[in-house]
Amino acid sequence: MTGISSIGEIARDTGTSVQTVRYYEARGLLPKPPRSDGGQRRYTDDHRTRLLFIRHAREMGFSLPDIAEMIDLSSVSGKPCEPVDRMARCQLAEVDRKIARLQALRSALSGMIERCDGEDVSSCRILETLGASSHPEDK
Amino acid sequence: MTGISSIGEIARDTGTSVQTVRYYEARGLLPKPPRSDGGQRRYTDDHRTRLLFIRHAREMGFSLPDIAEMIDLSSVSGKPCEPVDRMARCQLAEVDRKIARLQALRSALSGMIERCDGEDVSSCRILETLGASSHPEDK
DNA sequence: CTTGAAGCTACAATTGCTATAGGGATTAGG
DNA sequence: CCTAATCCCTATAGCAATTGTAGCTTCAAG
Repeated sequence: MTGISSIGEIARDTGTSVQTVRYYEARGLLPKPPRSDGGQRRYTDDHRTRLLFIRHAREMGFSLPDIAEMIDLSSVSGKPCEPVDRMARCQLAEVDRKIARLQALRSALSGMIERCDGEDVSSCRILETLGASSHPEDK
Repeated sequence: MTGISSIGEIARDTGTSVQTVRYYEARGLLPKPPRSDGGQRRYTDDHRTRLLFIRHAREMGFSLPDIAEMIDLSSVSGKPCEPVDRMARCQLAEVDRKIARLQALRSALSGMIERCDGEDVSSCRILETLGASSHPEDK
């Protein structure tokens, strides 16, 4: 198994779309693979490994520039992984901020919904809350 | 206070950028305001009210098309607010999904970080985790 | 009347893809 | 060997919701 594969195969194997694989190549995240006589991309296991790395990092929410930097850092061994650690912590902090914002949002939303009595729009608490400090009734 | 204001003024008042105000107008969310002799936009309190509504709804995470629909629904009174309620519940469910995804992400990230000993990249647990099922040491 | 801030339009860039058009390559079957 | 189905190719445009740019005009204060 594995070995040489077409773009459709590594895409399927890694849960990526074909266009996205080409997009990563264009962005310089995935090295340009050799081509068949007819000009089609032929991928090796190294490419698959790299692509999996990218996908996992994307699932962790890292941006493509961050991923590029991690790949770059990891390519020369012997360097300290402190920059990688810093990026991961930064990402964690970002995730924490997003969670906090969403939780505040969630409670505001559910409060709004609870107060809505389902009558008509002129008395809708949701619309009223969104309008805040102003009266929706004047046009 | 309030009354007639320039685009910069309502932008400042509502925590919006000037470009964004013009963008909402182009998208049809904000009605076209009258212009000064020189062609500059002159806003009334009605515009401010509308713009605040849009900003609050955006803070709640509603999309611009959703907001357009809510404005549309609320403009004719006497209609039931059930569609608004449905949109809000849908948005709440979406927020819940996002929170769940971010919490899973958070624990994966912090697990990764905890295992990292800060040595060099060749032994970095973060890079290893992202690479998963493959060995980063071969180039 | 001059100056500097603010406004105008139109268009490009952002992020990470996805979709489309208009072709060529590959492969399995007959 | 021929054909049909499926894949692949490049190039380009689109998405959401802004933000940024360039080059010009208008406004308000002194």
